[in-house]
Amino acid sequence: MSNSEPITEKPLDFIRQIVTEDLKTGKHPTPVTRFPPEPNGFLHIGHAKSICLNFGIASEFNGRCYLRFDDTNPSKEETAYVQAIKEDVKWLGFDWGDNLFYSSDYFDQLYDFALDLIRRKKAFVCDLSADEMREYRGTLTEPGKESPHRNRTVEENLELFQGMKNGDFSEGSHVLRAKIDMASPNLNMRDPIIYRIMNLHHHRTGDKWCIYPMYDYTHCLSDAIEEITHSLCTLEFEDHRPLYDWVLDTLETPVHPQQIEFARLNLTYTVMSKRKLMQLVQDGHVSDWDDPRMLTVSGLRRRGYTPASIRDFCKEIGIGKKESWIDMGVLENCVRNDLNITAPRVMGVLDPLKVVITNYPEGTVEDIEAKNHPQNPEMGSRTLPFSREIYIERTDFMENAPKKFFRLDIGREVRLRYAYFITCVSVVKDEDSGEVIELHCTYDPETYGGNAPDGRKVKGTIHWLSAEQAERCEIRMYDRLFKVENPDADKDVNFKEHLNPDSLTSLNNCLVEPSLADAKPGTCVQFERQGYFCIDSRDSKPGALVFNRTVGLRDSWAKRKK
RNA sequence: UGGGGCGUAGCCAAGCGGUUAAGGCACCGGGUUUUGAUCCCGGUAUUCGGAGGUUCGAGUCCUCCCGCCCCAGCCA
Repeated sequence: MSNSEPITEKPLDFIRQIVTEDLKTGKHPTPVTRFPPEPNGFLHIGHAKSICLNFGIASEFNGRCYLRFDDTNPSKEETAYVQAIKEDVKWLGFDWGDNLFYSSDYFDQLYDFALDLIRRKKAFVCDLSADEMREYRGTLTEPGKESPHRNRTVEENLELFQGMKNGDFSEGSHVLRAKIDMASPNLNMRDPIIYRIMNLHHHRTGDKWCIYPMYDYTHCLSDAIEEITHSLCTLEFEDHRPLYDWVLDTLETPVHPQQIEFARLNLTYTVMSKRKLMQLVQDGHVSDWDDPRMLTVSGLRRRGYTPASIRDFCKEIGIGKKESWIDMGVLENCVRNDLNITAPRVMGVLDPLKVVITNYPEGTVEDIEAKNHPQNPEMGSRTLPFSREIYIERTDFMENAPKKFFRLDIGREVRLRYAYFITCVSVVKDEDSGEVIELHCTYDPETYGGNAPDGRKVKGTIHWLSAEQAERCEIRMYDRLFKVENPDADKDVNFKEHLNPDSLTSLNNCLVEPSLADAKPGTCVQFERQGYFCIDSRDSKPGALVFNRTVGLRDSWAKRKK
């Protein structure tokens, strides 16, 4: 096959194009990237996009990707978050090897660089208050004014900065500022603050410091110290790039990494910012950061999403500079695709309706063989008990059903998956409410295994569970957290006004097959004809199983009914 | 009214001056099916925010216009 077309691969995004070019021209022998979260909260699906990008590039181009905690603000950071973030990155399938770093690792070097900046007359200690600073900064359209302290001598600055470091001054009384240009149209260049006084305990450096460097100053230097080649961040940092470059151009550093910005992820029917996710937790709208409705990595994990499905999603949505809104359906599609291949099939009844098979012998239990995955024989089979009394899904019966309803009605015949054909003969109703409480059916013994020797066909195949042996359980059904695509769209309406009151429905009378009784938390299965479910890792216990519905199967019947 | 970005289908997204504008999701048909699932086949932009211009040739280059996003933390 000499003329065969190459297999079409996903085209390279603009960042990978830059990396490819830099490797080709020999600018770098190999790429070095980093994922730099601040340990002040849990990772969400937006972080996953960045993780897949940074670690993805490293592995695709034979480079390295470091995990760096950007911990320059002790007021918000905690060790617990560090641990959770490490777990999440690992769970997503990425490995930083020995390359675990903290911005706080560089506090000494950063301080020395600051001294250097002062000596080069490129930084000064400023005594302006926060309010004064704001006034002096100017506005978007008007230039700022220079600080009265801008022209202090090197010696004076050195002395004051050391005083800041030594704890001689109170919080807010002094800051160290870069001396750039108060008239710059880019506000970030108007003598930005690079060190502030904070009398706070740091989760790693303890009480060693009472001054802490700001992001803009720290990030570029950390990148340079680690000899990062491509420093990838989100679009809102575009305006910070001139400052990033200014610091590295002004100081002598081993390398000058290239900052490249890409669009952050927006998903419909959810919110993404840590601040808002935090509010949902604090106000009790969700149980915790790992509530299965949360788009946090831990929430997705608990919900039953697989690492592969999240990686696939990140690959699918691509990397660009356009602010985009990805439909939730794309994420859901990615789990379905993965779970369709990997999840064993089992029977689960969400809303049980009893069926008595009147011509089936009492006291008999027979074994029915069921495939664990019809498309993959290697996954083997299991045995299901079958008996006179079974449960089926309530929605699989309808009185006076329309012709297109392929399930049960009086006089209609369906197949019980892997078992027998049954025909509904009569209905038992509650005398007061009129509610259907039981079905009486007959079965055809000739149809064992699900085929009729006479060749007759049935339109519908339904799932079922033997009444005696079925395992009772709780199933939690989830819907999108918000009722509208973009809960943040309207500035006058708080996003919480758009919460979906029905985002969680707990079903307490569900049944699953006995084979699941000993399954481990986190186990993902497909309940045939229903969807994908996983055993909850927090609340499920032997004898009191709790399942989370990860996502439903596509349902063209439900769609038709609308 | 300053600066920095971005506009290709309902949602993403390829396209890098030269055949009929990739692909995915969604949607609509049809086939297979012991899951109304999966799978398979087919359909869906005479047109790239708009208007001019350059060119034999423009989604790609130029000009102007329009729309959207980000920036005035001692947060990251």
